[in-house]
Amino acid sequence: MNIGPTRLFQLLSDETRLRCLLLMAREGELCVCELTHATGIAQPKVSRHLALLREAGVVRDRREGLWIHYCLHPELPGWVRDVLQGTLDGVHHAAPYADDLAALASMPDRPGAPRCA
Amino acid sequence: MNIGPTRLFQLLSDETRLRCLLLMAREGELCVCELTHATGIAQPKVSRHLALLREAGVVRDRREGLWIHYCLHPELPGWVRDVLQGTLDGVHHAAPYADDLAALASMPDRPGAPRCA
DNA sequence: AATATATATATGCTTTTATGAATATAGGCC
DNA sequence: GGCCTATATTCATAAAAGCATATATATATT
Repeated sequence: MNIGPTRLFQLLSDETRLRCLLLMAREGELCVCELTHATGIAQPKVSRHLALLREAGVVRDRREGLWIHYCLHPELPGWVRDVLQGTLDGVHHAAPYADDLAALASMPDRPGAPRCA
Repeated sequence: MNIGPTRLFQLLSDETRLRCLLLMAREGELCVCELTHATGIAQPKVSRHLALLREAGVVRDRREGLWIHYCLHPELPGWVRDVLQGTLDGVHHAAPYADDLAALASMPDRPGAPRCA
């Protein structure tokens, strides 16, 4: 997990990726269908951006039957978590992040409960 | 100072800009010649990147005779300062950020003392 | 048991758009 | 006039969007 700060910020500079990451920072583990539902972004687009985050070591995936659950990587450096949490604190009341959280909360038939390390 | 998170992270994703910002986060006000000396980056490049930060409202400039001093904008939202401080805490011991701080400390004939709001 | 089908997720491919480096040039202050 | 700083132009590179399609696992069918 030796991600440098500029690379991290580059990944955070895309709205699709940031929305997904802030959802994970708040909720723990989320599957692709939850992320697409919460954001309203097309599934291939979400999947592609999650792959970038996975390749950089920012998130980790776990398969469970049909679903693939993503969460912030357990070995993420502390300062990276601090940056994400600080960002969440600063923008969770603003669009589109607030709407994403609301849409996720009201999603019917969500798959298995979060249980990320 | 209504900068959005993705725009902020886009600005932080360039190493020239991040190095200058972390120096300012640590030292307060710095003029262009101090930033070029500390980083060893060509002056036109530093200047262009500072202009981007100024246009986005992330830094503020103040002219004093020959020198133009830059500092983090006084009205920057709290969470933005938190992100910068958290990043500084996380990387100030690593290259090239540690070297920038050292080079600045050992710079001879530095202009006027920092005094940013 | 083998096959078809549905659901969830990932990946190629192409076009467009954005980003950064380098260099040259212009302006402000002593 | 001479230094320090800012801006403009050009060029090369890289990243994002969108669409179609491929893979993988589970469930239903005969």
